[in-house]
Amino acid sequence: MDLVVFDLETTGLSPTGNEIIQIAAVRLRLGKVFHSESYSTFVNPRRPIPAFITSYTGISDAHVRGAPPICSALAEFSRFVGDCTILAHNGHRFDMPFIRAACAKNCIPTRKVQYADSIYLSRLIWRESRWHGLDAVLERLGISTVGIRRHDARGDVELLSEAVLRMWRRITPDCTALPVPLFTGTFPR
DNA sequence: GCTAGGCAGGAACCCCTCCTCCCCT
Repeated sequence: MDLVVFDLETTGLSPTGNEIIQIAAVRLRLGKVFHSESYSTFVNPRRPIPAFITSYTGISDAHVRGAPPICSALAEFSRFVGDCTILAHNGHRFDMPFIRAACAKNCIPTRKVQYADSIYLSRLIWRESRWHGLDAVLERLGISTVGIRRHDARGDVELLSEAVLRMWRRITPDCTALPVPLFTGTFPR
């Protein structure tokens, strides 16, 4: 099955009060990461990026100054996704609510997509653990972050796609159906 | 190491509500 793994960087944690500033995604097919089929963009939030977010993500006002606004960024992201199932880490509680709120705030026409959350893969494999954040998952899988910029969506999506494949193979080695719940979410048309 | 919001899951309890923790930036 085709799966688009994605990650967002934002100006904070609140979908209603904060803005998306970066989107990155990569396609997974037949148990492989297709690095040639990737997508990333900065997004102009039309407001200054808080200093804490710049120090956390490395994304500054200069990075987003010439970037597309959220409407065109989401439209392009939607074309990249097509009718694939999408997946993000903690996407059920963070990324998908952010996309839904961005569509609502900007009157962007929407459609429904199927999405999964890799946190459920981690919970399935390490049932006894309380820790299922991306750092904990990467550490348990022995995936090195050396040379990869954490908290930049392009770096995080690269790490996450590798982590998803490894977890998926542990449960269903042929990577056919995803062994975690599929949700239906609001997505730009 | 601090901040923000909202959801999920567990506890206590009998059906919801409350509470706490994790997780994302």
